[in-house]
Amino acid sequence: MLNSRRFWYPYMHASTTLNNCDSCEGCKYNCCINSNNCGASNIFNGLTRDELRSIMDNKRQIKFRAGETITKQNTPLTHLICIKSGLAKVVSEGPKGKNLIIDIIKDNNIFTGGGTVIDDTHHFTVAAITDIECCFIETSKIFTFLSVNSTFAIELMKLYNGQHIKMHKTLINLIHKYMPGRVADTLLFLKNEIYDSNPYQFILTKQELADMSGMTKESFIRNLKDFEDSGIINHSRNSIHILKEEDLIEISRNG
Amino acid sequence: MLNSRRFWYPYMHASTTLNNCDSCEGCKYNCCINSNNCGASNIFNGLTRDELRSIMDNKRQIKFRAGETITKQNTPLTHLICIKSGLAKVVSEGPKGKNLIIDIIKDNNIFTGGGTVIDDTHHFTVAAITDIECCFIETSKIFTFLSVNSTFAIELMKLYNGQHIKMHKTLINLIHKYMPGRVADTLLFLKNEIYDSNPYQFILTKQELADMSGMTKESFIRNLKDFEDSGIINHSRNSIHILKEEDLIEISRNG
DNA sequence: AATTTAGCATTAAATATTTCATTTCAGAGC
DNA sequence: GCTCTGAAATGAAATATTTAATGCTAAATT
Repeated sequence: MLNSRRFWYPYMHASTTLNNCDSCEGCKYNCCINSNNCGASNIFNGLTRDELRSIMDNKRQIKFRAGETITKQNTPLTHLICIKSGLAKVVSEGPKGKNLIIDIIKDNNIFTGGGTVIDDTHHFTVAAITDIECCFIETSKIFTFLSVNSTFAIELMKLYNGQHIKMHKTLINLIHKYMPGRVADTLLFLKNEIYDSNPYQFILTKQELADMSGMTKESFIRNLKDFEDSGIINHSRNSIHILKEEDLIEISRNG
Repeated sequence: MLNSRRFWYPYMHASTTLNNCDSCEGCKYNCCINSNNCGASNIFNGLTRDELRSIMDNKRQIKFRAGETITKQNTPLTHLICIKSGLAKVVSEGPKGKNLIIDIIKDNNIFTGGGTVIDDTHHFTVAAITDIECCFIETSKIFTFLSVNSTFAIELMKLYNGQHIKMHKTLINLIHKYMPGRVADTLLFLKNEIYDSNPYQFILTKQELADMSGMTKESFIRNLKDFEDSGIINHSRNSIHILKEEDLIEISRNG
């Protein structure tokens, strides 16, 4: 499932027309600097010019094809990942092959893995949804700056804290709400956080939308149909149009 | 529910025989210093003697009666809380009065509220299960040291990181597993993390155990009975004896 | 153009979980 | 000792959710 290739989606072809960052000096140095996460300011702002250069000189730029696994759950965590372009999913793989998509990472976001400071372990699998261009930055490199640069330490703490709150909100939503509320959450999340338009075309499969909502794809589709029957949304194979956003928000709120 | 008083439990009478820390100089300065969380080293270790004194001089020692609310979800977060003695529950209050107990805090543990650095908001309600003696430490005080003391910043980051992993593990368990697995998790958590003995007597109500396991009390009791019928545990009104721990761990693992 | 394939949609049956109603029980207060 | 009360235990019914089975559709391959 995670390894399925989906080369036929228009969006994917678009994303393969990326500049090759290796060839451009300015781009090479700046791509991570534009990263931000969860509304927190960029962690690299706290670094001195020399520290920044040291990190940028050391980072590796890597491309992934849609469907590829970027990091695998339970493997050692050695690098932070800056997503420069494309879309990735953060997946918690359960015991019985049950996947839960915790988060979708857009371009200009940083993925840190969760237990960076404590246990150096990836608690999630990250997989490319579209083709991806990203940078790998050594955590050991990052940590050498922590003890000499408090501003940077605080920025990093903010980043972690923001990720923590975000993930926590997601998980609490999943636990507290019944299916319609969870589906509403997913639809609103895609509109507001990922595609920022209405209607929006999505590249995710219905299985993935279901994995984001903590249910089977059948259940997800059934709820989607119920929303359509109630005139709250229109949907086709790969697009969603939210017609009565107020109602959807209300459903999300009531769980 | 959260405000129910339970004065009749023996454990509670025991916990009311605390030393009054206000009267003892050594105790006044040291109670938080012994705190540790999630296996991380104590955050106060990173402070200089003067910094530590400054925090300790400023902290407030407060007692709560069993059942009292210590902090309320969605209120402004201004203080860290060091639990000195007693047991508290960290509750996420859902929309329809559905409570989920995220964690149980023992003595010598620190509660930070989650969004400390970012949004200064309590994301949980913390309520006293037994009588509690704790210290309130201003977060603003803490943060003044962050920018001048990197060691302290790293220690604090470790604390947050540890809490993050712990909570994340809890929530993932709740989402990925069916009821028997979740009940098994709760029973093992109480044995290993809270009471550290087998059999153990617990002060929590069955409703609270159910809230820890993300299900109704009826479902929890029914699962408990199933375990008893299978000879995996013995249980009475307020004690649990795990007979076949291997089996319980297996149930927990398979979800 | 025909074939293949992966994902989509829908249904019925099976299972998991909650809700509701009722009874039992143990400790608190008199 | 008796009564009262809130929690614990239990069973039946209602609901939520998953599983399994099937046909459909659109895009990719040949």
